[in-house]
Amino acid sequence: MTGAAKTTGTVPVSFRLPRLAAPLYRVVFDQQRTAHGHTLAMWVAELPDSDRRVGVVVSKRVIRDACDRNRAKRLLREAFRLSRHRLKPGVSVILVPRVGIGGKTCREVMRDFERACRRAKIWDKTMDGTG
RNA sequence: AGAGUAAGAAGUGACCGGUCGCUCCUGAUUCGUUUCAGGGGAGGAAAGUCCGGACUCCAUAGGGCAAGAGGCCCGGUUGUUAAAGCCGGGGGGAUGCUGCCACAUCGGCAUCAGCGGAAAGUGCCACAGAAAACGAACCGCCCCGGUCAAACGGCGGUAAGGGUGAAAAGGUGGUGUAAGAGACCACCGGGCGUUUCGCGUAAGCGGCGCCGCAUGGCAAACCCACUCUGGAGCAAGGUCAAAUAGAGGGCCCACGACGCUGCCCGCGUCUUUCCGCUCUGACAAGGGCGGAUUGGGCUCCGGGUAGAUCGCAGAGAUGAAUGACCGGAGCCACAUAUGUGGUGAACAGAAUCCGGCUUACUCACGGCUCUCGUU
RNA sequence: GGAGGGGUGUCUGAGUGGUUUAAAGAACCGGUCUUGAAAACCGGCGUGUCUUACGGGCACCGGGGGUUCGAAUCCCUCCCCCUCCG
Repeated sequence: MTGAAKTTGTVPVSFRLPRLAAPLYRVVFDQQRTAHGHTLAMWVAELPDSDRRVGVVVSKRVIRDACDRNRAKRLLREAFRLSRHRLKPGVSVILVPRVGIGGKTCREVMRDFERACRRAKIWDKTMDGTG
């Protein structure tokens, strides 16, 4: 638990959350490399000219209320921000929340995101020892 | 201090500090969209879109019709051309309970509202009932005719009684009568008038006078009178403005003609020129029709699409910003000097802005009731 | 964000104040016909609740409230669905 807090501190101050450009969404979806957790679904692709970018898609059909949609979107962004340094360089992901994200905390979403990344084999295991 | 209730009254607020992160603004800084510093950053409902306004464009001399909306009076508030809404007070009603033996009705209490007009007109009032509205006769009662007596009959009288209905033509008592009836009388109720009767700012109430007083309900049916309203909406609208196509102006090249020359090249000028058919005509020349050539490049102008930007804000985007973690107040539960655990909220997330209404809903303060203690 | 239209049995759907018998069709069930089926014809057929049952009563037209003697219908409010506007 405290270890997670330390690794958070190692994120560079200049870190910024980049976003995927519009045509890249279709490129990533067409590759069909997916990984599912209880709270999210993830599309993975390795794109040139971009390093570890994220896109978040929240459908009104999955989450009805606008407030819960905002909550889910922010949780996925935060989970990605705090875990970005553990991803393999060069990959980009699109995150889509699932119904199970309702009522979950940030830690639970982060753990679920990590499991999905390991399954997609984009998790950098060389830093496991620090956790 | 404790407990509880209720209107889900009206009202106020949505805790503080630190670290990381996001968005916008300002000022420095940087090759830069980088970096640094400072500052702003969801709600009471942001919702539903039920009303109104600001604002924008369109329309518009003036007036009327149509259509839509509103509803007692006074004051205040937000807002305003004016209304609506909300708050307080008042008036007159409706419904329920209750009191008077009962009825019309009246008194008391509680609740409610969307409170102009039903003799301006039209329409409707199913079923039942004789009758549901330019004042009604089914039964009954009375009278007359008829008969021994009945039955029966009357373009007869009668609204007291029965019966129907949501609603039946003022109520009670008496006089009166063939029987009855506001036909007449007393009381109650009602209608009309009261510009100069009194009280009240007013709605209205009381008094007085007149009327025996037939003329029901529905206007959230059409409607009448009064008051108000032009239409559409930020996806309104303004500005800038690719590419493609088209239109126009200018320039250059090519083509053609003419000239500088006898020819070519070159230069200059003009721009439609050339061919076929046909008409006028001796020819030249001119007119008409058809076809070919009017190819390429550059540039300008107009309109305006994609797009951008403004509109747009002391939050503010257009692939759409408010999050995470730690700690402390606060709250809850358990044992209880204190500690542990949980929670740190419910409803819910701005998209031009503001006000009202409606709906969803948590906690604290405030408000009400009860109990205990102290002064 | 703004503008407009709609909601009636299982389905499609009429009904614009009056026991509306909540029409009609489809679907479903039963019967006639057929060796059997289809088609045709005849009859039945919404849900909930009360009632021992048969028979029947009451309520329900998206939810709630109001106007009226009486509401699917008129009025207010909420919920849901659909269409259009760059």
